[in-house]
Amino acid sequence: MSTLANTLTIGQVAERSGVPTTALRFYEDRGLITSQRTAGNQRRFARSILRRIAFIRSAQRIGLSLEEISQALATLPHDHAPTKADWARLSSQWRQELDARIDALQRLRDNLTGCIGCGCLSLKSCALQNQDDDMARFGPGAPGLKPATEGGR
Amino acid sequence: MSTLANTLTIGQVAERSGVPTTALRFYEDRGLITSQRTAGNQRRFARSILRRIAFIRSAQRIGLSLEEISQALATLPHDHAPTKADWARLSSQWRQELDARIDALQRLRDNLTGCIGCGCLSLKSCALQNQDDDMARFGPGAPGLKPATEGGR
DNA sequence: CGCTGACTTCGAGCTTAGTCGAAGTTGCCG
DNA sequence: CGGCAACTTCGACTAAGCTCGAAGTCAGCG
Repeated sequence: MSTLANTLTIGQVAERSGVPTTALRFYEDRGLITSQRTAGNQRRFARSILRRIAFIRSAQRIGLSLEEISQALATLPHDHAPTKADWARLSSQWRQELDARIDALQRLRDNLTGCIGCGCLSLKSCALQNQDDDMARFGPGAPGLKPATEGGR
Repeated sequence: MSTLANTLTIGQVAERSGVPTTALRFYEDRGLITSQRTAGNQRRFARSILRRIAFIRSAQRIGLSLEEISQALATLPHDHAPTKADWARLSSQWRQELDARIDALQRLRDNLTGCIGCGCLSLKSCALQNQDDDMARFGPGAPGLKPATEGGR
């Protein structure tokens, strides 16, 4: 209110976080971040937004969807700025996610190794063909993967 | 039924492969599979298409895009039906792909473990924030990739 | 005051891997 | 020959995660 000196414009946040303004507005739209408005309707962000954005980008890197990230963020306390412990709690869950994913990939690889030997790739008998369970999330229909980082602009 | 007894309609291929006709047409559109046409313009597939489709689906499960699969398929011989060895050659490349991916995930996990401890998640210093290299491909980064056409500045 | 650049909203577009529906044609069985 | 299932093409639609452009507004400097 009185002193907005301690807040950041969207451009400043973009510069400091490396996340384009378009993406920041998109995140706000999706409820991942919030902002105040000036009298002139411009966004002003608290500095703590930077850590939040760092969390979001890291979580994306882990492979979570914005939806999932959004849910994780919702468990943060609303009555005070998140502490280190809060962030640590959230990110420790990523570990399990990662472990599971590594596991699934390893199983896939082991099956594949067998398949290369037998040269099967048969629709009926190949183990690779019948692994819908685990890999469904990471297999076909996977998000178009792309080095979206920087670079593009 | 004419002398095309040894070929399959799209419906038969769909049934045997478990891949919907819509997807099969889509694959043909993308050049992943090919077919002959009857006098009445209907598709007829050689039986060898089944193995090719099996390859495609397996490759997708591994996590390759249709584009990548298409490139792999292009290295198959055109002058004769692919042999077991041909398929084995291609699928052995998946192993390396998988190994690399597992590796990257493990590195990410290890970094994360450190980060949880330090509670950093800082934009500047956190290792998680600066892993654009490998993981960019596997995170659900933005498929908002730019059309190669314009050269976005 | 007036310029400029950073900001605002909104809607359209992009990619991947398809799916679905409409409208029309073929193939095959009795 | 009649009829119906299976085929044909084509365009629209989905979901995620943005980007871009248009048209207009605001902030701050000289």
